[in-house]
Amino acid sequence: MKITIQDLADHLGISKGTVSRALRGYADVSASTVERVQQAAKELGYQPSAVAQGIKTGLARSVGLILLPKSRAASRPFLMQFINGISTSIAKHGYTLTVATAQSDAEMLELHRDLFVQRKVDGFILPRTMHNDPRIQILDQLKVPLVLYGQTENLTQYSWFDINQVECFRRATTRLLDFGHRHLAFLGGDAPLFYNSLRRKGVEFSIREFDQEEVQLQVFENITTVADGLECALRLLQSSQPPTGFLCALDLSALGVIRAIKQLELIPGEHVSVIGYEGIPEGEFSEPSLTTFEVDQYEAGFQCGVKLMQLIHEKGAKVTGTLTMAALLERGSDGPVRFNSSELATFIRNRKRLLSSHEKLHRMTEKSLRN
Amino acid sequence: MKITIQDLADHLGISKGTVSRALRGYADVSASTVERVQQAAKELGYQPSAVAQGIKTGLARSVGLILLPKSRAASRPFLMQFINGISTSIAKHGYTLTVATAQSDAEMLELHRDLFVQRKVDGFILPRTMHNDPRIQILDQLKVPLVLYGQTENLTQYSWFDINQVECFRRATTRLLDFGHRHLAFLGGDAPLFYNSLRRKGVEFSIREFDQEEVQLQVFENITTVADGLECALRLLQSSQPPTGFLCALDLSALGVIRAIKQLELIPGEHVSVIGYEGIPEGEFSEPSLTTFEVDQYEAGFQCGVKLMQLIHEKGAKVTGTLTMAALLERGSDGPVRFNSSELATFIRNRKRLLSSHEKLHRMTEKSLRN
DNA sequence: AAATTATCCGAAACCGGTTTTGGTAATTCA
DNA sequence: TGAATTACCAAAACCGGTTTCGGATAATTT
Repeated sequence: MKITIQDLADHLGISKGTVSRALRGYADVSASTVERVQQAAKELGYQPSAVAQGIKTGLARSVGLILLPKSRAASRPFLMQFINGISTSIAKHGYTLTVATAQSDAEMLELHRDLFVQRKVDGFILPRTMHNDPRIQILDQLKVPLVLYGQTENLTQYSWFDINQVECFRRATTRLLDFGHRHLAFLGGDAPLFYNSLRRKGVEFSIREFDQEEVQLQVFENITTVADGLECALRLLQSSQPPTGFLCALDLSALGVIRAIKQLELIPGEHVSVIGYEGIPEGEFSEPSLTTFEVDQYEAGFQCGVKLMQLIHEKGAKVTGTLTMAALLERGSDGPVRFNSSELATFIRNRKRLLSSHEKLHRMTEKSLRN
Repeated sequence: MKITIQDLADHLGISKGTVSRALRGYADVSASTVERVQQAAKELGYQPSAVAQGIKTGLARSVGLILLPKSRAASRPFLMQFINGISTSIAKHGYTLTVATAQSDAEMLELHRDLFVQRKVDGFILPRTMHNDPRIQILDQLKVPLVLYGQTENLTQYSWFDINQVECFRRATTRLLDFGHRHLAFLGGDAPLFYNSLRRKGVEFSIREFDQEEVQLQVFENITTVADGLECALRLLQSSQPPTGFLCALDLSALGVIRAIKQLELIPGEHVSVIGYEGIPEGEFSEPSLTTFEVDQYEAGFQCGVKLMQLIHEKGAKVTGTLTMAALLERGSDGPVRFNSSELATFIRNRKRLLSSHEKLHRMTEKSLRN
């Protein structure tokens, strides 16, 4: 049933060594023989066993991507396109993607080591880089080729790809400042992850460029879900000095903020502005739609794959870092400031007081329409 | 650097065959030797190369999952948990998951064949089964172990796992009928996929059980996105005989229907009922939240993995099929009928006529509140 | 025409494991 | 006590490829 190189050699009446050399493109095989071998291989449907090849070459022709599904909320949206990008770029080299999931941080580290030691993968792509990422420390000892999706400390030693998130958040912040907002809140994401400090840095850069004295900034961390964003924004907006502009490290939390704004009967994009980051599909369907930075996750995966292939195949290949921009999607959740912070606070207080009468009026309207 | 079985044998002063037999648990190795070998393996950090093992055993210790990212909308939400489930169950057998992506149907078929012929995977999990699924036809010839996630024709020949979608949609439909709805619409998903006919069948079963004559059912297909659902529902609701209940094969289209209902200034769950299927996270945050069936994708992946491991490891293992239920999440998007179809049509027409005056009134309300 | 060089291919070693075979020493049985 | 097992392990074959080595033949050069 299964056809081996020996079968092919017997069929052609030549040695298996010659068949192998013909297929691998060695110079010491005549053109006519190469032709015959290729022809026969196609006819008989021969394809060398990757397993058998790997034993001599030492390569598994696979790259690893290990996920921690407990951090589901944050990794879900970006995953599919990222995987697609990796897979597409490494497929050109006959590589496949090995995806494994770990249930804990410790298991994740073990998995990285084991998968490489067992030669199931030739290298790793590490998404969601952390401060002093422990994965890097383990893999470094084993001299495993790796590419970071994201940045971290000692960046000159590794290949990496990332979006210029500092610049994205600098632009987002400057945009709100230009809109006239002076009371801002930054809702950060997972604190241990490196991206978080970068996004925050962008906000702070922008404010420093502008006029530090004039601007009020409140900073929060670990706001990673819609629920987190909702809760945080509700609290802030009902405080005595509510922010009029929200900069959210994650679209999910931005959607929560929008929800909070609406819950207080305010209009997102008019009374309060919100900008997110990532470009998840939900943002497009939110009301109003979410102003955010659209990250090309396919491209990110693709570039990570390319870099890893270089590291694995080109001996003496130098590590490289790449920084690209994400596109700002100017949608409906932000706009010129309408109230300053104090006015907004008053407005919200009055709103609340008048809520019952408003509802009464609304019900009357409803009734009159129905008849 | 890299330690092989020969290194370990030399270190212990025994033959590599004995080391291998000791680690594989053969009976003809003394307990003391087994102990010594295991101890030394742990100390030296020896782990056998999966590649080298594979050449003799013929197994790659990996299962394949090939995705078609162009069908992104439908496959995105379920993916992560599904992968996690597969990965977790096969990890018990030392297996990993090889994920590849194809850009076209043709490429997808090739990939299935090639990955198996090259022995990069020992079997496949096939999600999103189609009518007369071409993947099955190809893999069947090569006698590839495979497990379907979903059903198809000639089901006794393969192992498969699925949710009882017929029953889900029977229940959903009966629920709407019990609520008093008599004009229903079924918005089907991807027509070539097998699930679509199952979900439709469930709707039809329920109606037949009830009283065929009394119920009006409109059926549509290929409504797979929010935009599709929005457009379809807008059209239907503005027709002369609008459905008062929508049964949606996919949560995404159900979210679109909700959007359409709101766009017509109607209240989802009161004026018009909507039930979805799948349990995507967006449904929880929709306003109102979406009544739907929550599919446990982790469990689905886990069971598919278990079945595939059986097929690969237990010689003469019989194929098995498993059908489970999804839980109905009773949320806010459905409820007792308020208007029948004709009344609803009239109501929508009047709404539209009065919309301008309503808006005027609303603006007045706003203004009075602001002052 | 002889010597040299290219061309091409078969044979064999090798990769890192697994599995079979066979032999020796220690036990058990008659 | 001698024969038959049993327990244990070394050696070798094997898996399906790749790569090295060396030899035969053909083509070139001197």
